Amino acid sequence: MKLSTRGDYATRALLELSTAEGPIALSVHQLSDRTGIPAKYLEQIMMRLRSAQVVRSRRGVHGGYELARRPAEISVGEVVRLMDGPLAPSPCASQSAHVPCPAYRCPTEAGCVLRGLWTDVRDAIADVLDRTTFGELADRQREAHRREAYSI
Amino acid sequence: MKLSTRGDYATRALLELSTAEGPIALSVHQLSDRTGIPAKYLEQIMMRLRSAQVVRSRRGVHGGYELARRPAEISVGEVVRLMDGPLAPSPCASQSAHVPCPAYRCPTEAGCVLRGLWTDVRDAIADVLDRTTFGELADRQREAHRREAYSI
DNA sequence: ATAATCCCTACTTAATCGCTAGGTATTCAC
DNA sequence: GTGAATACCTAGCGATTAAGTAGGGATTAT
Repeated sequence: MKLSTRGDYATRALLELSTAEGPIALSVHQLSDRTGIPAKYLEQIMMRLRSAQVVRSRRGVHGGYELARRPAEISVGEVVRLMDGPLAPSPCASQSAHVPCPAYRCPTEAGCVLRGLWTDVRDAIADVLDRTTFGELADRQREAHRREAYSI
Repeated sequence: MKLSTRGDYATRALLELSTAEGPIALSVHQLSDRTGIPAKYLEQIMMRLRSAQVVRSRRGVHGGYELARRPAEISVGEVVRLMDGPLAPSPCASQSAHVPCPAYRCPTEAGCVLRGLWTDVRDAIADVLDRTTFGELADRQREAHRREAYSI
């Protein structure tokens, strides 16, 4: 049930954008420096996020990427699905890309107990990821930094 | 967050064994016929399940595989981990195979908000899969068949 | 002896992952 | 208007993994 590095990197980069100050866009170079993600690879990831309208870009000398919406309006689930495809362990349990089981695998689609199980797993994952936004994560991170600063 | 076909096949085969009648072992050939799983591939999967002591085997003419424990004592989580590795999306969130994040990815291991999130996901998945046993699945399947028979 | 079975290892083919390379187009500063 | 910094785009590449296939050896009931 692994997350790819693409999914991992995308969430890291977006969290970075979510905690960045001011309206200035961050370049791939800057994002790469701050996160340690290989720049050219990150570039491709950012392009994908852009075509999904999660971020928007500005070209040229002071160009870069910024969030296309407020952090609270971008869920982790959306991003993970963009990078890694459906959350469900099996296509037959996917909401976003449902594929009915071939007959021999799931004799009765409705009564297939495995499908029911994978659906439960999908729902459990979606419950966490769709309800967590980058606004929430940014808040948690700021909170963690504050605690660290005061060394509580 | 896909399950491999190995994981899928293993659960199907074990469910078949869990609902099988009597103390007779089922051969790979029979299991393959009933589930549609390629026989030689299934053979390898059964060998893995055997070395993990989930099933046990008998060789020779009336040989085959049977569960090594009662269905209620085999959880889906155990089987999925055997076939697909840890349930956690990220190694840093795994219980069974924890790997600390390299410094640049998770500056403060404890306060890394992404690690916290992946841990929540892992827990959600484990909650479903570790609490569901093949005994439970077998019951659900019998129930479904019963309903079908009486066409409710 | 024979046939059915499990046991084991090796191979294969295709896809995917995790990048790297290298060009084009755009924008800003000077 | 030139140069540097950036985003945009496509191609390729090496390693790994997935999903099997192949084939032979060991064991057991008949």
